[in-house]
Amino acid sequence: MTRVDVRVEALTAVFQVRETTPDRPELHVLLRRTDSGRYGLPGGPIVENETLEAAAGRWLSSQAGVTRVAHLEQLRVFSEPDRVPEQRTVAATFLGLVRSDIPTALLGDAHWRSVDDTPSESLIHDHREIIDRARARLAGKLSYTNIAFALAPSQFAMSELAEVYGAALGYPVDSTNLLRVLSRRGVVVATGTVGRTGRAGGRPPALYAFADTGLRVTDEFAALRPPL
Amino acid sequence: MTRVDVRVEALTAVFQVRETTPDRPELHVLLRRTDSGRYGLPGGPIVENETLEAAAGRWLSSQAGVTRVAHLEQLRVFSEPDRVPEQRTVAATFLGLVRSDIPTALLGDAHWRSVDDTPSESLIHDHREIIDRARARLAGKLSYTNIAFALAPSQFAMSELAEVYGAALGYPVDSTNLLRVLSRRGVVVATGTVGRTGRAGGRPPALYAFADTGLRVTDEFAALRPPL
DNA sequence: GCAAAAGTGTTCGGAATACACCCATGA
DNA sequence: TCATGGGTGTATTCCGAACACTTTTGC
Repeated sequence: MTRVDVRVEALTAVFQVRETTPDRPELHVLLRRTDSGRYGLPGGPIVENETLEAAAGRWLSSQAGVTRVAHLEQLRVFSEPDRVPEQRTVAATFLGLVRSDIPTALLGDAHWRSVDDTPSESLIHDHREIIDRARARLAGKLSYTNIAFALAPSQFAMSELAEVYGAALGYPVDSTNLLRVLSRRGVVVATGTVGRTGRAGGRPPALYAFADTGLRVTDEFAALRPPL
Repeated sequence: MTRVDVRVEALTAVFQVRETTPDRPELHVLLRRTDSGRYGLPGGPIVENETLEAAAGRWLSSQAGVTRVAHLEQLRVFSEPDRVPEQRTVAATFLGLVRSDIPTALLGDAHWRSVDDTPSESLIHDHREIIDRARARLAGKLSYTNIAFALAPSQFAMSELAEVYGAALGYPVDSTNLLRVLSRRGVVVATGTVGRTGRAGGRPPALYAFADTGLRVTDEFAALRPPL
């Protein structure tokens, strides 16, 4: 029962919706190659006088060159004594989101990888579980918050936004109903401007934007609502 | 930028719905008197080879004598460098729930206090914020999970359960609709037994129980449901 | 029988999905 | 003018809240 010297590190699963080859965009996660040859999330120990959030941002910047994170939130702490064999390490894990219109010039061994085809065996420690939890958190919050502001570009056609939602959730989302849901809740507003029609022709889309630039809960209680 | 010796502690906001004076039960939180004369949540540093969850439970037992916690979940980590003046302390905070039919023989300076009349000034550090977050988490999960299994007694009349929900949420809940909502979702089931009528007369109530003894998400997506 | 509490049925409104149909553009 | 995609309108369905009414007990 002696006090222990614990290493405290921040680990972040950063997501961005990125165009892959031809058709639909996919949700990608930021990974870096480790000394072992396998892949891991960016992160590392905290230093004096910084919060865990600051440490998460610092490691993202220094290891991957990613600085423009639109949203960062805590997931949970992993404290199993043997989660990292070498030394007792407590990891505070984060979900980070980067807007799809932000170009990322990645450093060295960092790269984006589609979440859906990242095999578990190629990931170190419990990083697969962290990625899964991050995605589950994101999927949940897409339903009852405006968290998509941190994934979508600053202006967008509703069909683009529906693709962003689809990539994050893993199933198709109808842009017609998405507009209605998000409009009623005051999450998105029309900018008044109009986009360009695609190469295949078609009516030019109206452009929308998110009303807020920070996380806001838009539908707190699905059931058991307080009386008026 | 030197590595720091960080103290890692677990802090737990334990809630129980308790009968106060006459009428409605209220949500209470477990506090202990500190050396400073003010009050704080139970908790303390982790030791070797234990997880944060284990540490939370150990401190609850040793400081307050509370061992029968039906549900324990992480809230978030507080890592502001100056949150505790004396030494750099990172706190992992937890929400703990004790069923209302569990008698608690508290140790020493531990006691239950109604959440609603615990003045902020009487609490140390950021413990008020921790309690508030714990309650917000509880309120949210009452709507979309079966988390009330950890607050309610093992068998109950629906009117009792409605009082438990009311105490936790802070507003009255109609037992009629509560039964419908929880039945459809398979959260509660009828036991077939019947309770005793109250001292004021009235029809004896059917008794119900929770179907599960662990947390289960019952209504994951309010909006943006996946297609069939 | 009367009061009190539990349980049942009904109505209402809101919200989300699905889908048909109309609109605007480029080639 | 036709194909292509965006936008609008409508029907359906489901779910939760409110509330009236019925049932079952104790006194």
